[in-house]
Parts: sequence; structure tokens; C-alpha cells
Amino acid sequence: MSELDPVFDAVAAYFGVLAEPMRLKIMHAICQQEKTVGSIVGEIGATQTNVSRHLGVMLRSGVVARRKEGNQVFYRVSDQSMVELCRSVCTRIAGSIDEQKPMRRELMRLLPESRRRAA
Amino acid sequence: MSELDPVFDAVAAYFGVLAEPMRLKIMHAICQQEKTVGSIVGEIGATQTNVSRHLGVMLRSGVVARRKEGNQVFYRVSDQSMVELCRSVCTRIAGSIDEQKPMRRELMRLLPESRRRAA
DNA sequence: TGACCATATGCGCATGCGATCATATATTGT
DNA sequence: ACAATATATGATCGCATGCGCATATGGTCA
Repeated sequence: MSELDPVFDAVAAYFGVLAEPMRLKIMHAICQQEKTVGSIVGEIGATQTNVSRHLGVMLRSGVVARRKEGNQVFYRVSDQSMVELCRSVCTRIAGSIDEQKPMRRELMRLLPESRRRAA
Repeated sequence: MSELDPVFDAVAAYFGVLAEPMRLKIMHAICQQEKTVGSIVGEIGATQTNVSRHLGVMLRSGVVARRKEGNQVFYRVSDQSMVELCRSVCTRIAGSIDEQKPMRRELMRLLPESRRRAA
């Protein structure tokens, strides 16, 4: 209806990149320094296929950038504001978890059981 | 693996609330003043069922709050930091769209004061 | 060349989620 | 009591997406 719709779509897509635990893990792994796919895989304990797929999503949405060096590919965060966004939310939510505030429980309700990980 | 996993899950769920265009529309509709479900429906041109469902999601994740008054239910944003998040992202994303097409006045509601200008 | 490594991708499966219809529930007014 | 209005919810459909297996692609080295 509105001509604002493309904006909402774009913003939703932007948040959608951050709406996956695995992608947040990857962000966490490379937000300080660039790393190869293999080292990311080793660090977060996921399959190479899955990490590569998520990196592809993040690459196409402009969140990360690639650099090939011989056999390997280094990924780094290219959108620093994305990291700031994560940091502020992580800080707030991690604090909520420590205080066992209701917000965390409600948020967990939104996360399907199959995608939760043991505490 | 890590004890940070629950945090990533919670943060992903948090971003997931914002990762839907329809929910952003609703946020946009009520971020300044509380509104009834019916008026939200009329404003964004969606079905009553759909708006009610999304409001339910936002309610359970603590983003909005309800207030019943007679026959109707007023919803308002209860997590102001969520609005701030939207604004900061809208600033970046709408800004890039802005380079081609001037921003519309209605978008200002979700945009920070600093970016506002006459339509 | 061929063997070996690192990364990407086609395929299929399972699941999550948004949208819709019909209906339920709650409240108001006659 | 009944009808009308406002909101919520169960059932369902279709689509998108995360995941893993197997394999392709591209690079290095003997």
C-alpha cells in the first residue's frame, strides 16, 4: 500500500540477518579480527557447510566482506554498525539473563526448541 | 558449547521480532501513541487477524503492552530501546534509499529528529 | 599430471512462520 | 435475553529457511 513498504522490507531484512543464533556466533567470532572459514568452523563447532552458507547470506547482505588468500578465504565484518547493534542488545539481554528478568523467558518462548542450545 | 549460547539465542529472538515488515509497520503505527487494534488495522491496511497475531507475538516478547478499555484494546510500545534500534537502522537504510528518492513525511515517525526535514 | 586441501553449492528433508478462513470470546447496547 | 462490535484463536495452507550429505569448484604442492 504505502511507498514506505520497501523501507520496512529492507529494515526487516537487515534485522533478519541478526535473527539467527548461528550468524550471531559467526559475528562474535570475527568481530575483532578476520578469520578463515575453517577457523570459524573450529571455533563455533558447526559444520563447514552451514558456516559457509551463513557467511554467504551475510556477504550478500553486506555485513561481511571476503578476502581470498591462497587456499583459504578470510571473512571480516564490513558493517561496523551491525556490531555495535549486536553489542548493545547483547549487553542488555545478557544482563537480563543474569537478573532472570521475565524478558528473557518471553524471548526464549519465541525461539523454537529445535534451535535452542543447552545452557 | 559456550555459555554464551543462551545469549545468542535470546538476542536472535529479539532481532527476530523486528525481522518482519508487518511488525515494523505496527511499531511505526504505535511508536508515538497507543492505538486500538482496529485503528492499526485501518492504518496499515492489513487484516484484523494478522495484526492481532503480530501484536500477540510482540506482546509475548515484551515489546508492546496492552490496555483494555471497554470493547477495545489499546497497544503501546513498552520497550523504548526497540524503537531506538529501529530508528538507528532506519536512519542508515532509509538514508541510502533517500539518495534516489526523497524520504516521505510518514517515515519520520520512526526516524530520529536529527534526520527530519520538510517534505 | 594427480593427490590433497579449503570453500562453495545442488539437493532433499524437516520445520518454522506468515497469511487466511472460520469461529470463539468478551464487551456494549437495545 | 439478543444482536452488534471488537479482539483473539484454532485449523490449515504455502512458502521460506536452516540443516546435512554428497559433490563441485578452485587452489596448492609433489
